[in-house]
Amino acid sequence: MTQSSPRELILNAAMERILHYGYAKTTMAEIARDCDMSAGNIYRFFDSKLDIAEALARSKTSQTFRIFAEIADRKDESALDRLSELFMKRLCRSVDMLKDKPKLMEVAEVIGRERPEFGQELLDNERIHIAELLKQGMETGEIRQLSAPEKTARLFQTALIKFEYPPLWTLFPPEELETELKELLHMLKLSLRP
Amino acid sequence: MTQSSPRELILNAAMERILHYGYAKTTMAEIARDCDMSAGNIYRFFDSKLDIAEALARSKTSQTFRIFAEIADRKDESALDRLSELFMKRLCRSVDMLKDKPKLMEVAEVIGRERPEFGQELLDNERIHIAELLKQGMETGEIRQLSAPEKTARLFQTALIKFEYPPLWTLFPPEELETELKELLHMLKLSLRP
DNA sequence: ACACTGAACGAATCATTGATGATTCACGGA
DNA sequence: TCCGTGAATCATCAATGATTCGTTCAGTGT
Repeated sequence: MTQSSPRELILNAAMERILHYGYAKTTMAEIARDCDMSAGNIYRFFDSKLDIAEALARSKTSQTFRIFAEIADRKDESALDRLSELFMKRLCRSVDMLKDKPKLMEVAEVIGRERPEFGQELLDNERIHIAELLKQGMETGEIRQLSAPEKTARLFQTALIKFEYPPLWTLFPPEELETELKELLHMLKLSLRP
Repeated sequence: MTQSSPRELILNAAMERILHYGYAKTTMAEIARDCDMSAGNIYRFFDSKLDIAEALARSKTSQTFRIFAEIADRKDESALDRLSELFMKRLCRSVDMLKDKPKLMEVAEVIGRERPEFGQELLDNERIHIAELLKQGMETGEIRQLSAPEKTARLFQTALIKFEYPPLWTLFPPEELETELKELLHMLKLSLRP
C-alpha cells in the first residue's frame, strides 16, 4: 500500500481534519491522536503547526506547477493560446478550491499572513513559466521581440492581480471573473503583437 | 469671510479633529463642542457620523475629478499621453495623501467597508473620464477603433487595480509603484495601437 | 542511547463585562 | 412653532479573566 513515513501520516491526518474543521479549529493534540502518538512527538517531524500548513500548501501548489510546466512544454502549440490557458487554469483552480475545499482558503490566508516569503516564492515560480511562454512566442515570431521577458511577465502578473489575490477575486461571481479575465488577456496579448 | 452653513461648520470641525486624531478617536460630542452646539443637534444636519465621513470623502474626491475633467478637456494634446497622466496623477494623489494626511486613510478604509456603493460610484465616475479619453484618441486616429470604449476603460481599471486598492499599493515603496505603473501603462497603450 | 510521552509553561483565544460613545427623544426657551 | 438641549438608550469596543492550545522538556520505558 502507500508507504507512510511519520511525516506523511501526520500530513494526511492534518489535511483530513483541516478539510472538515478548518486550520484554527484543528489542534495538534487531535492530529496526534489520529496518528496514535503524542502531541509532543509531532515536533520531531515538524517544527511548528504552521510548518504543517506550509507543507500542505506546498503539495497543493506543486500540482499547479506541474500543470504550468506541462503547458510550457507543448512547444508545438501557440504560445499566446497557452499563455491564456495558464491564467485561465489558475483562476479555475482557485475558484474550484473555494467551491469544494473552502477550508483550505483559511490555510492560504494564514500562510499569506505569517509566511509572506511563501507567496513571493509562488509568484517567482509562476513568473518563470510565463517568461518561458513569452520567449517561445518570440522565437516563433508570434510575439514581438521583448527586451526583458521577465519584466513583461511581471507586468502580466500585476495586471492580472485581481484574479489571484483572494481578497479581490472572492468578491465577484466566478462567471464574471472568467469573462473579464478572457477580455483582459485578449487586450494584453494585443500589446505583444510584433 | 467664509459664509458657514451649519453643515460646513460641522464638516470643518470634523476634518480638523480627524486630521489630528483619526476618525475613530473623534467623537460627535467633540465635534459638537467645537461648533458650540450639542451632539444631538448635529443630527439635524447629518444622519450619522458615517455620513460626515462620506461628505468629507466626497469633497476630497471632487477635487480629483476636477483634475480628471481638466485632463479630458485638453483635446489638443495626445489622448494616450493624457491617459497616462490621469493614472499617474491618481497614484501621486494617493501616495501624497498617505504621506501628509495619513489619518484620512482611516476614513477611506471605513467608507470602503461600510459604504461599498461609494467606492463603486468613484470607479464609475473615473471610468467615464477614461472612456472619454479613449474616444478622443479614436477620433484622432491615435487609438484603434474600439467596439466598446467603456468596456476597455473597465479593463484598464482592472489591470491597474494594484495602484488604487489601498491594501495593495501601500505594501510597496512609492518609487517602485511609480516606475511599475509607467511600464504597465506603456504596455497597455501598445494594445490600443491602430 | 534512543524514541516517545505527558505534564508544565506561556502565548493566544474566547467569553464576559464595564465603559464609552453614537443616536434618539421628551422637553424647555425663543 | 421652531430650535436646540441634554439626559436616556442602545450598540460597540476595550479591558478583564478564564480557558484552550502550541510548544518544550524532564523523565520513562525499551
